Amino acid sequence: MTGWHDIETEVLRRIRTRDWPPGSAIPHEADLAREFGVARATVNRALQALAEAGWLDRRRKAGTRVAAHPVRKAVLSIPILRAEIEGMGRRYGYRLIRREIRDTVLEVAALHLADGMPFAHEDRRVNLEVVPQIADVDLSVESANAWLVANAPFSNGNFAVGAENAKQEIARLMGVAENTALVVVERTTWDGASWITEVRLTYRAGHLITTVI
Amino acid sequence: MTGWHDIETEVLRRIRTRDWPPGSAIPHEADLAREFGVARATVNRALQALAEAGWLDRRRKAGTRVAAHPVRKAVLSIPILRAEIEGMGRRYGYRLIRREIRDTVLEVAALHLADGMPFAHEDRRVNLEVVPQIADVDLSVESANAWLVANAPFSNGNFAVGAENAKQEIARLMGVAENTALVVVERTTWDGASWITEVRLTYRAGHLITTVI
DNA sequence: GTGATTATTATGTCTGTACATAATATGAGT
DNA sequence: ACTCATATTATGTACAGACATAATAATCAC
Repeated sequence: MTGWHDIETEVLRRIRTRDWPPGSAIPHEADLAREFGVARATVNRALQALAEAGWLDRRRKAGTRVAAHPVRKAVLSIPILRAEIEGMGRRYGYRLIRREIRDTVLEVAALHLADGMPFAHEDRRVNLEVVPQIADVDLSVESANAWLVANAPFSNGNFAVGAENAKQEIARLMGVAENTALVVVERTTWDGASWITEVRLTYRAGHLITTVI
Repeated sequence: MTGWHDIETEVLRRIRTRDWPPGSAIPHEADLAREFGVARATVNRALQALAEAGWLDRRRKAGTRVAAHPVRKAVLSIPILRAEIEGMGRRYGYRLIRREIRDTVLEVAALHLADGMPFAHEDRRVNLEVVPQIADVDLSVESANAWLVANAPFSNGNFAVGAENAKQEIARLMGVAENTALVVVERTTWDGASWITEVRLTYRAGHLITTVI
């Protein structure tokens, strides 16, 4: 009846109700284990989960405290275009706008469509020194993203979210007025020391990302 | 020498190198435990972490598969204004713009400053039926956010990121041209069935949020 | 064949014990 | 007081064994 998820929930409740206010120390694992009538490992699992989510700060010997700034991390769902569009029950579409090879870089511009309407604009660069095979792929059929996901190994990446005024060309493609504020997501992917691809996704949506904390 | 973090790293490496491509099934826990020479619980801990991060999909009896869309979730650092600004080594400042009580709602507008320059604009509503005490707080000294973090219990919340063209008043306060694209973060906090506060934070920054995946 | 029942399997989780590790507290010696 | 070594403590993690649970596969009855 008492699993570690239950303990996680109960501890989170105490944090949220301010029974254990931000900055305060909470009882140590052995005490909580006694209180809940479980093994210490069970309490440990719950507290680790809360620490990873940013609710708790834990240090050996020093003990566990409620984080001073309660929500510092949240699990964010990054919209993957096709999955996001189909998840809304709409038909996904893809249109290649431009494909060009300059030096050892493949440059691609494309539109992602929802029910035939522009949903996001993609501006991508791919490093042909790392994935030369993509030069032979027909990108009007398969999106560069889909091909890379299925074929390109990578070691790490990062992303950033920002806002930008719609420039003339993008405004035309996206079907919005020039200078409209758009959400921009930039992602870069690496394999070891060399970059694989850089993407700029420009969304028409007013609200891009939501999550429950 | 072989802890669950090591196993997590190794499994992630195999996913990233496409030894285990997206959509494919990976060996079950008992096999991996044998391969790595550890107990099944250790493998389990590693795979659970990867599943929580969105790299793996796990189902009882069906087994574990590499997620088809590799990065669906990421841990996001939600910028807490004061912490973010001071973390950049800049001086944090706060200026109350407007404070008004309408019916049972406290409305607050404020500016958050970095080294004296406008950094973010805050537009907030607080439910006085839930936290009436905030009506007596001098919000020109302590920000509503700081007071609520320290004093208001809550049960859950959500947030959304979007973009918006700067309207006249905000453009003036933030020191940007009208219609400049700004990043907007909206957050709502609840305690059970009643909302506590709604915030709209408007950032001048081109890039608001970054994380490593 | 088809539908309902039963077996099997992989993950989910708990327990108790044990030891590792990091950080703090204590105390000895100067 | 100050420094350095030592003890203490809370978290981190491992292990083996056990049982729970969910989903699939196999089997049986009709």
